[in-house]
Amino acid sequence: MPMAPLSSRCTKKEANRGAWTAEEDQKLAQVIEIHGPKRWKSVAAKAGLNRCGKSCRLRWMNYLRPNIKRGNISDQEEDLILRLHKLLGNRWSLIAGRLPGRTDNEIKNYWNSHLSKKIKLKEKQNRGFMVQSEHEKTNVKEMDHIVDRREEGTSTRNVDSQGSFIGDDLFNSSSEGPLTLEWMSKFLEMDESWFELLHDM
DNA sequence: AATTTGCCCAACCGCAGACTC
DNA sequence: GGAGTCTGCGGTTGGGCAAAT
Repeated sequence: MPMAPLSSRCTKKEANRGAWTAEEDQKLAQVIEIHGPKRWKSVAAKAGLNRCGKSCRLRWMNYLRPNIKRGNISDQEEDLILRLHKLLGNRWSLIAGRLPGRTDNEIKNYWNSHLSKKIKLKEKQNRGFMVQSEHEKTNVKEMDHIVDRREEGTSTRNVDSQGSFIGDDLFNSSSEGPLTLEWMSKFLEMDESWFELLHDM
């Protein structure tokens, strides 16, 4: 196995690991307030933290950043996560970009601990009850095919496919203003017309 | 009361693209 | 253009806690 680039590992000897202390948080926040959330290696050094830059970035992004929403995921948010995941697959950062105040890590954790189980359960139930006409079956197959094509594009980054088009262009939070949960929910209600549209392409 | 089990979530790891020199 | 470094992402791990035994 090839060695990872130096920057991807916290190689500093005796670097602090594990949970952050309140004091470390404070130091990090102070430095970021002055210098901004960039050049994480130097942020770590300036803050006098015995942490690698990567660790500082993660702490900032997932915990210290302003406007982080803490606490339970609402039903509306959950519904949005489900819909977005259906469209985007495991592209947590894109999904998080549409949920104000939520982090990719939080959504990923929520998905893994709650929603993936819910979905498996639902699938099991559906398998028991679903009796479809041939016509309906064909439609489902077609939909699956389209979703697969999207997800192929989402499984690797920077793939020039429809999936990537949808994920990167339509859901790129950096290229748009903030959207409300209501707006996203309404947008996603257009799922079916989306599928039809894509299928015709 | 002590131990085991299962869950949640913060943090770490490795990879890949972007950036810099 | 290429090597080295930085940044961001998704997958995974492990510590802490509560519930169950």
